[in-house]
Amino acid sequence: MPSLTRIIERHIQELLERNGEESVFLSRKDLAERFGCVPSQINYVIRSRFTPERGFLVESQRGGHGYIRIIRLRMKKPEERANHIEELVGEVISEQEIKKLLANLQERKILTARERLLIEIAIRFQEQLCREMFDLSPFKREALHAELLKRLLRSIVLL
Amino acid sequence: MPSLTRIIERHIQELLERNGEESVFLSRKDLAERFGCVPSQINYVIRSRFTPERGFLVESQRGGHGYIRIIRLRMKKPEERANHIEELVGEVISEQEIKKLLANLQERKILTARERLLIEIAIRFQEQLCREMFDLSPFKREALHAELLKRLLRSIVLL
DNA sequence: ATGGATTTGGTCAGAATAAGTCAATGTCGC
DNA sequence: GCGACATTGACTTATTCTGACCAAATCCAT
Repeated sequence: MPSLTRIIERHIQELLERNGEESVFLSRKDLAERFGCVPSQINYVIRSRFTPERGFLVESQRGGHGYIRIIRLRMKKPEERANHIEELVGEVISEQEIKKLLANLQERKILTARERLLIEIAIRFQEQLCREMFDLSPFKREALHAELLKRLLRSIVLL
Repeated sequence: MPSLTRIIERHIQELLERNGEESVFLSRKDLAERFGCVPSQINYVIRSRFTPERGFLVESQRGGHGYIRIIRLRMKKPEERANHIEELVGEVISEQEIKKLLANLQERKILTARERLLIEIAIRFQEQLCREMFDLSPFKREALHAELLKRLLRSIVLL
């Protein structure tokens, strides 16, 4: 059974999907009522799902006629996507973060499942090598992962 | 008598088989209860059986409504399988040979251009690492290339 | 025009839940 | 008895959901 958060997330995504809108206006209060939850749950959904990392911007306004607006960013130029990925990966990245990042990129159709699999294997192999053969510190390993991951993603995102 | 790990592995595979599902959602807690073991046993089963090298992707989430999702990747066209990866690659392989092999696989539509690029970059990065950071002999480097290449190709080509 | 009432949304911390890690230990085939 | 594979449990980390309290925009009576 999916979590409430998941359900609300999907609902918002459907609204965005509809007509390929680039943004939606939501009422926190109404949403909370509709899904039978406390209003701050909506903030949680937004904070955890509609982040800049996932390609969204959020605006809001309080008071009468208040709203929450969710904007989906479209990165059309390959160079933009490459920079975006550069930021996402950073200088150092844990395997947990890598897995989440790859799942997310697949969700966004930036990667296919097969490409994701290849990347996971390449990273795992490097991890094994650096740990067992060269006895590198966790920090160095994570730095090398970040470097490899950036090169891999950059190359195919630019294609 | 088969080990518990095998039994649980079979169970998960059956769930995947059912209706040819591409993925299953599991509850670690429930599985452990059902098979009368400690929850971390499930992690062991997954770590040892449902690896990317065997064509599986695993996603998971902790906390409330947590889950473990196992995704099985499959080739669309079984006739396009490239067997004999072992012989093609061998124990040692030069970058020249790798390039030729990959070009050939792409020609035969077994790899996409993007997948080929990923593999080339992974190999090149490893080459650089082994040469500049660890000063490995050419022979050792070629042996590691062969190992990485086999893992990558086996997973994606033999699904 | 103004200021209090009303209407919204924001923040934060805590409880409950569930998965991950790791190292110690056990088991089985050779 | 050794080595690989399997099992266990103590400890760690992450996610969801809620509610009390805060902040801002608008409304409206004067």
